[in-house]
Amino acid sequence: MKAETDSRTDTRKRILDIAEELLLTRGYNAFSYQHISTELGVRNAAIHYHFPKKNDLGVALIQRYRRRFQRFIDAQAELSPAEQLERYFTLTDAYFDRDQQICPSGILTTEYQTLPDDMRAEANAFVDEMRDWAVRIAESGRTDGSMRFAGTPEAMGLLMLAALQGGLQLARTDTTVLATLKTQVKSLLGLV
Amino acid sequence: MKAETDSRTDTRKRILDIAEELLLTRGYNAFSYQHISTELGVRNAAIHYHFPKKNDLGVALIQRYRRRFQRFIDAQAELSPAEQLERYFTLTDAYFDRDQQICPSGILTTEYQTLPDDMRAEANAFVDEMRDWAVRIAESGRTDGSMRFAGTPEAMGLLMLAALQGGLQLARTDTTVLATLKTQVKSLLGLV
DNA sequence: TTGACACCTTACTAACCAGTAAGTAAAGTC
DNA sequence: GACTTTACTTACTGGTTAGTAAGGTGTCAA
Repeated sequence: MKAETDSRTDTRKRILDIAEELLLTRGYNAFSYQHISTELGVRNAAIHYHFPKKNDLGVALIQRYRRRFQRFIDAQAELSPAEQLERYFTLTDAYFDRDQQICPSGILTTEYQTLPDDMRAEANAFVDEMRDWAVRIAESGRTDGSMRFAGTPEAMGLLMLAALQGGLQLARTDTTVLATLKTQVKSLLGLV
Repeated sequence: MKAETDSRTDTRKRILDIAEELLLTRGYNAFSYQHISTELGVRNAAIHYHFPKKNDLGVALIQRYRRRFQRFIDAQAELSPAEQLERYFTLTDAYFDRDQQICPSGILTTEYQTLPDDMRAEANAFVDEMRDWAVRIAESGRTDGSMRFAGTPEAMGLLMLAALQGGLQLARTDTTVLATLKTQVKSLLGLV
């Protein structure tokens, strides 16, 4: 039964994996079903069988991403704010180390104007969730006294999100960017 | 002679203007020569006459941008660091108000992996110039005592650049983002 | 007045794109 | 053993892409 489920969803999952890699390196407009099918060793129409339209694939990608991010948050609910932030930095590094990928929210908001409506809606929800999470770190860090910073937690959380999103992009032109940004964010939070 | 120069460069300039609008709203991969030619009321090949390859147009766009940014910097060399920062905020707002455009460095670094080599080189130079400028503001602000912040001016300048780049993108999902970010950056610089 | 040049046009190519229709082989179901 | 479903394949369509070749027209200088 397990093997049955595996084989039933295997191709679909591999399509999503390859599409995700392509999305985070090349962007939504710069990858095609051909890229996926050749990489996967199947014909073009096989991809259309699993995801009839390209935006079906796009929406599925973001939804999977949102679920994964939710699990990422839940898994560290017990950690201190500083440790949660550190985990987020580790996640950010992992993106970059994997073929200089960038944050999904960065891709989606940059290509926003060209995305179909259903993908925009998913993108909005995803950005909201990431932002809420960043704000919660700043909030709880200030509450427990481990973080000290100027401005409101809402603004500080948003700034951290925006800086890391931009930072991952800028890191493609200079690999030292991320390390500098991480240190600076910690400085601004009074963590160093 | 002035009219002669005008007519000689008019179409070329209009192509660049339309292409710039398209680049900053849709991205490099999501606009075509067709978009430009229909907007301009000419045939496709007319664009190829002025810019034989698409990357010729791309390179010209970034080079024009670099020159403009240099003039922007030079024009306010005499202003205080805080006023220079304010001008940059104004510039950022102007992008967003114009069809929710985003920062050129945001487009170029997001699509970086799909750009031809000559465009990448120009993008690198452009990012360096923007970064240097942001760092100089932080440096001179600390030196003259008008700004007080944690960390080095290099890191603080980079953080401001990254945050505003990411912020312009995020603003597409929530129009209040930019105002919040501007306030927060000023808070972090001790300007409020 | 002639020739050169700038600035376009028409007409085209080859490649790629998303998407569809119809067929097929294998596996599971009744 | 017949039927259905799953997961593909082949073969195709219509549209878009960057890019080219060749021709036309007006301007300007000698």
